[in-house]
Amino acid sequence: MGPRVSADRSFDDGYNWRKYGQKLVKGCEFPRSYYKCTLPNCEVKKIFKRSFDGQIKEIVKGTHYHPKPQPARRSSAGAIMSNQEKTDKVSSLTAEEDGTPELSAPGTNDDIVEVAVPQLNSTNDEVDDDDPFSKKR
DNA sequence: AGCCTTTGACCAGCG
DNA sequence: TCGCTGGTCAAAGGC
Repeated sequence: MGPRVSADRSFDDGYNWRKYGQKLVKGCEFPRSYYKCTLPNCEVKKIFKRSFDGQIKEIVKGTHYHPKPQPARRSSAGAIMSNQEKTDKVSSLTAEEDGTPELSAPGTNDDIVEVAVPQLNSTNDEVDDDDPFSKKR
């Protein structure tokens, strides 16, 4: 295992996240983790919830209005420099959000994005019907 | 030296 | 009005 990489940046989507809290909520036997974007102009918050069966749900509140930072952070000489993400991508993102709020959910506000991360559990059999929320995507 | 991680306590909102 | 839950901030320690 990595010296500093494990449950922290396991879901590193290219941005830098800083954990600012952890709380054990009722209903979940696992604690909830709160992450915040470390970018100066980004206050996007991310909440990691652990569902039953060990399914991880990533709730992202907010949107990144700038390109992803370079992986030049302290790490094992990453220097991948996969400059595939250009500012153009950002435009696309903003356009996407500005395009269609859809979601007829009355309680839906702002731009909360819920992403269910299916883990490679041993019982890799119910990756689809394993969703207790049955929310139409 | 700087940044990140972890735990506890406090505060706010809702029922 | 009180109680409970969720969420956030702060401080200390470690790498």
